[in-house]
Amino acid sequence: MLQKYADIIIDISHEAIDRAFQYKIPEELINKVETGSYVEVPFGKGNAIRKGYVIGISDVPKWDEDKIKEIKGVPDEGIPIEGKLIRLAAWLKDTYGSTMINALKTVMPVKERVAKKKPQKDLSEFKLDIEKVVSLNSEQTKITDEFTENLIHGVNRVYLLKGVTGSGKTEVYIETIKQTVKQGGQAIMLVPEIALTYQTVSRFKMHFGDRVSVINSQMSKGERYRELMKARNGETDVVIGPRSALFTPFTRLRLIIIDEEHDSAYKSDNSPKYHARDTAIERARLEGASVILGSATPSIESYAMAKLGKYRLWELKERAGGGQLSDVKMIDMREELKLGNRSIISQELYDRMDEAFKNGEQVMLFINRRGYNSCVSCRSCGHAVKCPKCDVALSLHRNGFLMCHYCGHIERQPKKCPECGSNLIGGYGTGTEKVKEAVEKFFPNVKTLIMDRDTTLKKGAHGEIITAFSKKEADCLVGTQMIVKGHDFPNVTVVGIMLADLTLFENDYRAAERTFDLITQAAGRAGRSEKRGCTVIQTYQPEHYAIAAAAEQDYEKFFEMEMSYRQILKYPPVYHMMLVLITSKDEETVNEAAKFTAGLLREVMKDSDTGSVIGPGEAAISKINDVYRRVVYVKNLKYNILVKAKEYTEKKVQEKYPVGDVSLSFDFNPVNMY
DNA sequence: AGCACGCCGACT
DNA sequence: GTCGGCGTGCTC
Repeated sequence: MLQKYADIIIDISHEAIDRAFQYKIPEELINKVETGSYVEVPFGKGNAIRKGYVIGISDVPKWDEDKIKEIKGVPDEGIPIEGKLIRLAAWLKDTYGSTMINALKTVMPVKERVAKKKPQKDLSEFKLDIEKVVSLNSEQTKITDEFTENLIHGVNRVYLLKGVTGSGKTEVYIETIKQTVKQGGQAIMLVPEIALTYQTVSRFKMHFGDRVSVINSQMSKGERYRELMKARNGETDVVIGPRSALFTPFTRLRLIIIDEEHDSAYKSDNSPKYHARDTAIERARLEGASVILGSATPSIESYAMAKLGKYRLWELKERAGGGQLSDVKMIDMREELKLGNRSIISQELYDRMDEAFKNGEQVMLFINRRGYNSCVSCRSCGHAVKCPKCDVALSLHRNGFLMCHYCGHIERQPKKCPECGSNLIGGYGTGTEKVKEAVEKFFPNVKTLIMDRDTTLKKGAHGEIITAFSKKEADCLVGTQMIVKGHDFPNVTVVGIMLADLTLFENDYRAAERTFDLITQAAGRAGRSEKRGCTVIQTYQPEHYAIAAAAEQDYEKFFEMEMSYRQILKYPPVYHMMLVLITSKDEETVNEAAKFTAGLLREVMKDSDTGSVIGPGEAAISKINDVYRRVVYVKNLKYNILVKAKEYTEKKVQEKYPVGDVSLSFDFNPVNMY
């Protein structure tokens, strides 16, 4: 019988011990020890018996044979939760091609020095709305009844809850969680960080009291660990938090909710580059739990799964509070120009705003500034001031300095164009500020607030702006993406989308989807109470299917168009896609390595006639901090073919290029192009 | 983290 | 002479 060895992570949460130790598996335990097993091993000088988790099994001793100790036993306490999380880590490693240690680090709660107790933020200082007596309407009741029925019978499913803004998804979340808790289960609810507002938190606190814990990214590791231990010890039933809260070590997990499931924040940007949606489904499978994905504009991926019958589709078509969907007007800005209106506010939008202000109502103006950052350029020769180390334009900051967002390079704003010497050089002006100026010009008595990356840099600024606007300290709120997410302002009756097509210019196959989502979400901000709202969409491309469908508030139509486009161009979810990023400090090396990588990939993929290899090409930002970046895209119908291609390519490239010279990184079904 | 080893001062 | 202080370093 061949001697087997197990790689074991000892159950001591300390950096220095956070690595695998190899132990012999005695013959009598060979059937009981597997990846994820919880085992007892002698550890350290005194051979004290400690518990640990098996993370892998091999035939090869990595150490002096007789220095390897034996596993002492497998306690039959069953696999504790951490064992399941290790399996989830193993799945992360296999699915996203990361190292095991990185996968484990994302999954396992890491204990750090116990944090000094920070005074808990007191929720009572925020006025809690007296919750309307929770009574579900018939649509909501049908859904929650079906959930409860399945829950009681142990039927676990993935549900896609599609409901327009204001249709009462939150009530469904609360009710399904209540039922889950009633059955002795526990629930995790993921929200995009930005949507973790006091409004949401206070509603959950009201229903679940101190049995709910909230995790956010501003918490210290110690605070987070304490919350996670409370969850493991059964002191809480519900955890609300961002992506990472998915790994809360509940032992009776029965439900995972992902709110705003289409949000790209659910994709991790460091290794393992996992998607919380797919990872939640895998965790639910391991634990015997259900998943509810909620959105007004489901991701193309999820809706396609629902259409295939793999996810159960639930729809909420009515607005729960009785409010109506806003009246949507689309304005062709080319026509405005022909009519002699050169301002960024169309006649229609002006009229609507004027009426709203006269009635004492509020207005939200949304400008999508992505890719349009406040750069400095020369109006004479067109030269834009770039970072000397990165291939990006420098951003203008308020203090008059130019800064690079990728490497932190700072320089003074030039008085003259470094190319042509012209003094007609200056900031493009940020989108939001231009809009504010225009509003103030037309409506001198109106108070306007700006909410964008610049005005929310300071901690807490985000909440302050929201609070000020909801207290009607301002009449008009101008902002970027962040204003469209989840805030409920009942007095807003007019929403203007200043330049709906800006997101379409992104070099990304998801550009149309993102545009549709943003317009739909922005439109959902108007008229959330009894007053009927109005949304004005200003665009230069009214005929584009994403904009046209959004104006008609027709998700189905958009989905059909988008799916056929993804089919033709072999994009997800029809095909799977793997992105390979090749980086090096030397431009020649990076080009050569990228060519070599693409060659390897073409070679592995040649037997598979269902996909394609694209590249190599320059990354959208071809240099960051003096490191050159090249990309190769690989598409295939089968996900695991891509994973195999990754393993092969990685190995071959590592053999050819010494570590440090060239580095490769892989991203499966990326949400952002590189 | 936790345990042993180790090289110093106070004690039976 | 030796008991024990905790400083240092390692753990398959």
